[in-house]
Amino acid sequence: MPQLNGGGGDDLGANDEMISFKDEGEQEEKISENSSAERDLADVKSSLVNESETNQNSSSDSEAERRPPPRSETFRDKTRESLEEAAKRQDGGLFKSPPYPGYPFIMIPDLTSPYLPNGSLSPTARTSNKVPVVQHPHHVHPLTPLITYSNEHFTPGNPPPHLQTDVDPKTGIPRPPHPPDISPYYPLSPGAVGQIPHPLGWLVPQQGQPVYPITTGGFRHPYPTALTVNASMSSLLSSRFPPHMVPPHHSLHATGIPHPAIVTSNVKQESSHSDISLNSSKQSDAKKEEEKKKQVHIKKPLNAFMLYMKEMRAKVVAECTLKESAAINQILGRRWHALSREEQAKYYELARKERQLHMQLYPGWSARDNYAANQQGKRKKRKREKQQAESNEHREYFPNPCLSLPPITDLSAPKKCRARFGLDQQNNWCGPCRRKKKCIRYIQGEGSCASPPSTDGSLLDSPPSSPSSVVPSPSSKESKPQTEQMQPLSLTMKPAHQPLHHPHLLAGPPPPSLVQLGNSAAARKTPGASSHNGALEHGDVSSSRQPGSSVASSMARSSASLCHSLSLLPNTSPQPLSLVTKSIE
DNA sequence: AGGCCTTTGAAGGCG
DNA sequence: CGCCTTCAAAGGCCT
Repeated sequence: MPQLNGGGGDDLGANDEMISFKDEGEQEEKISENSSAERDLADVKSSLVNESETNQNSSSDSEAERRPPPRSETFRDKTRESLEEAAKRQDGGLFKSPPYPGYPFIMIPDLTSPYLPNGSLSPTARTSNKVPVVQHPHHVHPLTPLITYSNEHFTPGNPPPHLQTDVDPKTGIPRPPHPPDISPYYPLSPGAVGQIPHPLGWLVPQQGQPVYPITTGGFRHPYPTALTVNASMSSLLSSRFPPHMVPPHHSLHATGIPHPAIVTSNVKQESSHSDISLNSSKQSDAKKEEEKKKQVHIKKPLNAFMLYMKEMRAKVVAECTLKESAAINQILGRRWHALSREEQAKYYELARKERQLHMQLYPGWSARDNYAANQQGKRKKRKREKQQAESNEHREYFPNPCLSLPPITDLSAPKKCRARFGLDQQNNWCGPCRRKKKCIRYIQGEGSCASPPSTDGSLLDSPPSSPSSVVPSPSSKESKPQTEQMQPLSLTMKPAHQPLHHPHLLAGPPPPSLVQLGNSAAARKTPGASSHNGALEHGDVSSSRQPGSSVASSMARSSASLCHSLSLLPNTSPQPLSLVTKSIE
């Protein structure tokens, strides 16, 4: 790859991307050069990792509110600045200010919000997916969609099983199942966790809708044991499920709010049933439930990016009028990289908490469970293996700088110890992290995350947004506060990276994302076809999974969306379309 | 009807 | 222990 060795700054742009597992060896070589940049990213993420549970107690709210990012611009390269600016303009202010003061720690659902009940607030609400919902007329937190954890659970069309009775069969309007006295918060357990208002939306009973449908059956592990159910929920469950399927009262969460992650394959069907059907065929239902309970699986907690996507998708849809998730995700992916680290930190932290909560709710759960379940049910098969291989090849062989796009996917952001200490300090990593396994420190969550003795500053301090709140474990972040200031910030390595690697692009090349977008839609249609030229292939580079060629029809489609998307993309130049068309042709 | 696409991040399995 | 794979969300598109 023609990479300009512009020095540290240059690499900065790509650091996070370069961290991909695959290239780790190389990375290490470059670490010295890139260490600063990598640290930036790592920093952001590390801050999240570092956050100890103490955080939970801290009033992050206030912190979040005053999240004025006094980030040091000095660390950014100009490219990045321009990108961000463009992003801001394009975003329509997405990045300007946190629309959600107090987020992410306080997520008090606006029970009065008309949006919550039907999930219309959710950008992706299927029932109204055509309507670009924008936002928070009622001060609803933009992340509110996140709160739903899964739209599925909140859309009238497919409420969680346990909500059946909560949905008016006729109107489809969900009715708050939980008594008003129930705390909006989701005290996980009598323990420390329960004391913390969970930042995750799904913890909060929105409109009384439990986000995590409790499907009592089907768990390989008694996940629900972590939950406690209130009387109403208990009765609800009892009514819906045979006694044996209903978790012991004590086992349910006090709020009775099931974790949204629990999903049954028949959610929609159940929603259609409603309580009415319950009366007629409880036994038959029970049998069905039993059968289906096997299909139930607990979803993985959303990672930072997923949370971000959930939040921003609606905006992107509204702005771009794009509906294809693939295209939207591309935009979001780029935006994600364009986010300031403070902003990303929010999501990382949110994701971290979500994972924590998830772990607490489902102690025995493992992502592997879903995998296995899918394997059995042959839920779906992915072709990534092949695609990845192809994409890799393309990277190698189609390095056309002019058309090449900045590799988006290649970066694997540092995680856990990796994020905290960076590759150059693997000695400080916990064993599992060294093996790219689950971070022990992180899992332990608490002070165990204490930052290593290293003073290199690899660990960046917490995002300004929540310095105090975010810094749960003094040891972790505080240990290396200086780093942040000393290290160049490069969360958005990609934008910076791209120009650096391909200077000529600066002149006005189509933003990679543009090309990607154009190709992506089209490419899909002719997955088998190989790109006509390196440009296309290279576009794939950014998204390793994108096939190269495109069809005219698809092009037309994609072009429309592309036009919209262009405005969103940073460094957008007026010419991207030509490139797209070119590739297509 | 179901899978694919697309993104990043997390995690587990395999060699 | 590095690499690979899958899954998480989402909605239009394709077979």
